[in-house]
Amino acid sequence: MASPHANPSPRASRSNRATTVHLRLRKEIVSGHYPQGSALAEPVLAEHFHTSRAPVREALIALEREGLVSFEKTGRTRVRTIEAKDIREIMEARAALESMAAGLANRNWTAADTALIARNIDAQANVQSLAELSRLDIDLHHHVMLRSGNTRLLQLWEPLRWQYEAYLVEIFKRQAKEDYRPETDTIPSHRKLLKALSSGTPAEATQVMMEHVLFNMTWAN
Amino acid sequence: MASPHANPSPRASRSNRATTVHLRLRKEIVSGHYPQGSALAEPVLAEHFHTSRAPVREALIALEREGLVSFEKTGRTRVRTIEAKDIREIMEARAALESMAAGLANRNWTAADTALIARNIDAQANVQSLAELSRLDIDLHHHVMLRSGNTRLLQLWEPLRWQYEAYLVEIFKRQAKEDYRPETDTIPSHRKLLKALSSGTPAEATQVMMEHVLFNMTWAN
DNA sequence: GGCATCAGAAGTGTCGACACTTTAAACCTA
DNA sequence: TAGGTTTAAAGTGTCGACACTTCTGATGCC
Repeated sequence: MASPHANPSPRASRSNRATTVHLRLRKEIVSGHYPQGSALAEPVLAEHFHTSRAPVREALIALEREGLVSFEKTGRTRVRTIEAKDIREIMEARAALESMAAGLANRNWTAADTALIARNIDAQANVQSLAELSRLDIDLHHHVMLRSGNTRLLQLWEPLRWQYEAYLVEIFKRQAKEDYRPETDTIPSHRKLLKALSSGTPAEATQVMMEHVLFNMTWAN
Repeated sequence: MASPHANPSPRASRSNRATTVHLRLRKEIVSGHYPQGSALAEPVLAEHFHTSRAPVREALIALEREGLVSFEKTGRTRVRTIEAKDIREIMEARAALESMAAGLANRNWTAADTALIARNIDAQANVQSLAELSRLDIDLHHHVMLRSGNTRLLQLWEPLRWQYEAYLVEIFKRQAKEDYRPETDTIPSHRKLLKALSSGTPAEATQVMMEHVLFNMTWAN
């Protein structure tokens, strides 16, 4: 920490420390480290991350736009609470973006993609917890967004992903319902999706993804 | 300007000056005041807005997330260039969000909405320029996003709106093609959309909106 | 003239400081 | 003891400063 104004050296696209704080704080929030609605004070976070308030402020702005944190009229920052009614919004928005992405990904789909997703679905059968299952699920959906080839779809989708993850962690904490049955529903649904992506028409992929996400909404709720 | 650290007084949700700079700078960028790709230096902007660099920095972060500005590896900020290939992405994302929103708005639709949009379409017939026509067009689509009742759809849509507007202003500047024929295409298409929103099924509204936006993509391109 | 070199100007990343606001706690007072 | 009031602590918004990096254009060399 040498001199007070030391070491801005390795210049990465817009602020090193702010990005670090952003990613680390996001991980902490999504993983449920801070209870929903708890206050996030800049000086406290600054000390926690061994930095000054400036990078913390930048990180908070980014997190606010990701929907993980909200600013009050007084300027205070709190971890955003995500309730059942928010999940409806999130899943509708996911359905919109992901169904479009599925149609686009269908055109770019290769055998390598099929193999990757097939492995993912196989892993879902051997899963030990709901948390592990949802991680695989999100990975799968993330891959479809990537393969759509539309960077804006992916960018818009990302905040929804974090909000969804934060919500899942929350309900897993509240009700440790480990009565998961991946084989009864999730896995067949994903197999159907993979088939539409790999060997269906774009319109079919779109349709299957739309139904898949909207069905998950009723489940998550 | 009294003392150096004066007047943070009327506290609005997270920084007054930063919000002001954000909105004003966005307007300037969207209206084509800064050429695409031109550099935005924090000290220069700070002087322009009679403030220090801190609020300017916050505004730039927000604009980056809106896709109007981009940060280089060196930390420099430039007005983002939006080319034809970006428009494909933007319109696909718009189609995804707006078609979903149309289906939802259909359920909430009232006679007041119909009257408002009908007036908008009538105004399109008496328009004097392409710029005026696109303003009405964006207003119309914005209203559908609002009436979807899904705040996240609206939030995700907003950046696309600004990017689209910036693109339109740019091509209007390049080619002053005032050979617009609203009656031949835009207006009938909007009337069909209104009918689906007001008296069709949600699925129909979704479908009509999807086709409407994707058709506009080929036109804008 | 064309091209490398190298000062100086301009710009970014981060820090600590301070005015003012909001929150929390201590302290009365009935 | 409950409720209001005052006071201290904590927090936010903004500023200017400074180390370091990147850009720019003037200079010198071939």
